[in-house]
Amino acid sequence: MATMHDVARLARVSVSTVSYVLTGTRPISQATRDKVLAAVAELDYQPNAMARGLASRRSRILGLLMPMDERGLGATETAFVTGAAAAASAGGYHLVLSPVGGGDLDDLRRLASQRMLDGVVLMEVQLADERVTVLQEAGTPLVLIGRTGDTSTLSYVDIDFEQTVREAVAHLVGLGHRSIVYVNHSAATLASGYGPALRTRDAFVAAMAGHGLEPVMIPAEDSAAGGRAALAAAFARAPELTAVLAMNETAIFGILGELTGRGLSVPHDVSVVSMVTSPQVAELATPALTAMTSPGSAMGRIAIEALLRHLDGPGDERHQQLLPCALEVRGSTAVPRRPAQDAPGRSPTDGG
Amino acid sequence: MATMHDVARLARVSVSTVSYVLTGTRPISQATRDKVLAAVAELDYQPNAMARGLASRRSRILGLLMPMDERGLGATETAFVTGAAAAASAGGYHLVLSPVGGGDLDDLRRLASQRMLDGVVLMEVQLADERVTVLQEAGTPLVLIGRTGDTSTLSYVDIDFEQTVREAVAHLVGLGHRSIVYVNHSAATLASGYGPALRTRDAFVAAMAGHGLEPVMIPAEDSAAGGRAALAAAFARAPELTAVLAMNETAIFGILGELTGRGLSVPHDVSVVSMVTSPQVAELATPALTAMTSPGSAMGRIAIEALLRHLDGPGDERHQQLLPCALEVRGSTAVPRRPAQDAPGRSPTDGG
DNA sequence: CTGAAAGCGCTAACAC
DNA sequence: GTGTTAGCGCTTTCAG
Repeated sequence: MATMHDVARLARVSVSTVSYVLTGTRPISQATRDKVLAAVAELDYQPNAMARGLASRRSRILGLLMPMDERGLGATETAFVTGAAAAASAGGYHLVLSPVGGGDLDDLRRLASQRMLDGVVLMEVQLADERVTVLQEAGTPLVLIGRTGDTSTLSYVDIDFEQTVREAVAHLVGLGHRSIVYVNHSAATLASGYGPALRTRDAFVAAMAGHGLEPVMIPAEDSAAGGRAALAAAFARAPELTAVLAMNETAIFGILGELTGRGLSVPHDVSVVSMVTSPQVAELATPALTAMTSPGSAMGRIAIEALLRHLDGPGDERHQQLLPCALEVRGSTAVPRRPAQDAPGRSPTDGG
Repeated sequence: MATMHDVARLARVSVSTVSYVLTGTRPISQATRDKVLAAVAELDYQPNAMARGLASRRSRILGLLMPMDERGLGATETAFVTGAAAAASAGGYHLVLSPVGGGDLDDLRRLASQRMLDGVVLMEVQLADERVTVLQEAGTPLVLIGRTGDTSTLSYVDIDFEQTVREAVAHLVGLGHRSIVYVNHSAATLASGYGPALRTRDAFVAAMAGHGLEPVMIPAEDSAAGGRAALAAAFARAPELTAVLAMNETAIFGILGELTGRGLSVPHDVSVVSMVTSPQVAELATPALTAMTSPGSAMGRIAIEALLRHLDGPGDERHQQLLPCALEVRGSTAVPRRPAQDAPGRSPTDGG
């Protein structure tokens, strides 16, 4: 394994000159630059990451802290990771994915204190997230995916849940649906302060109110069984429902299963829209799901770019940005077959 | 940020003593050890990873190279990652997940040459995998998940596809199924030399032959549509089929959808077994799928432990191990309703 | 525009 | 059982 010394000797220059050519931190004449690069190529020289990191106090490693629960990483998160990795690579950084679960806060503290990470992107941020505290104490530059309760001081990228819900509701209302049920995450998740669940809940209430409609909301466990139970609850609460808006990517399969089990057809009896969903998952269902597609890879890229700006710049500027999901209409939404139920017996389709 | 120097001064010992206490590389009296540890605690000292790495020529970082394609990480892979991370952590190593796709071989070469990784676990190994070559050239210790074509020289952990298929077939045959169709990955995937697809194919032929049955095999694209198409093809080839064994976790939802679409009930008309599947995915379907559950977290742990042994030991010993998937019976398999078709009109259930 | 040399914070001989 | 010290391979002053 060639060192910088070898390169310097071969090029007949000093080690510092080699270093300056490689890092570009000071002007070098074209002639010596060529000599050095030729030597680098000849020896197939690769700078030693540890030595570079020690001397420069920069590891050129960025951490992406993602929750690795039993559920696995959905296509949405994967797109996110891919976008982030590409952006990091473009900036000359490595991106390491750290599967730190909720429990190992000490592990995170160690990682941060060991100066192994120049900066960190935090996924699945809770409204009150201890990881943020730990990292701030360690002085690690930070960008969030999602938002904590107090959004004022930190940089973040998040989904624009308000607009996303508004669009989804508008799509359904535009098709003629009047009784729309919102299936959220579980009550426990809501109670734990999971931002997306809370924000979409509020947004749904607001969006429905904007159309003069009654918002019906049902929590669901993150499982197919949870989805089935939620749908049963939904029919109990709103027998006339013609559309389901589901925030719960896991429960959606249970919802579809239960619908089929009741002899109801999707989309003709009941339309279904899945929130914050990747095309891959949407295509898994039969029929393919109309969904609000999350801006996965864009979010990853933007988060990393913001982080890199923090590392270079003075660090006092924050980057705060919201991105909406895009409506992609597939086979699970249609004009309701049953007449609108808010005025039973008098709906237009009833008179034809 | 305290350095080892600070600790040494506070404890009134030399830096090397601090180092030896921390690394345990040479005996230290209980008294000085206590002094040192007290100082470490008081200063909240954390060794600098870069400095340690440079001096010891060991980063204490292990890489887990996983393919990040559009599909995302299934629960199976996630379990794997979790098991690996736990094992690495237990050994005092960090585990970084590197989402190097198939394309960025240069990226991989750079990673390896920069001495940032002490060793690497490779997921989703192809029968001919260039990454193996690159890493071997860089002299990076290596453990594979899966096997290359030539299994002789490398350490690997893989699923015992032969036994897994045998068990799955035995389960179905035991229930009374005689016409079983195997839905594999796509023809393109098979042609590309994807080990699991090839090995399970051969194992299926062998297992069916062992029962005196005819193996019918259908390729399927990795999508719900692919699953639907495959099922249609299966009925065209074997109209009497009563069971489907599916290797394709993505297509399985299409298979179920098409079955339902044809008015066939699972499991009474057609039984379905999903191969190498996580409980989470199996529970997503309605009914929940009888599946061969992959030994995800065990494989991750075993792979890392083998890698750690390589790092410490002389390095000439290989670890080669196969783990079978476990049959978990859920709601998608049952005794066939239709009589066995290999002897039409003369089957036992027919005569009753 | 280039070189010499002093570290970065730690490990691991080498002394005693 | 403990201390001294020479590096690990690079970056970055400080000189010129």
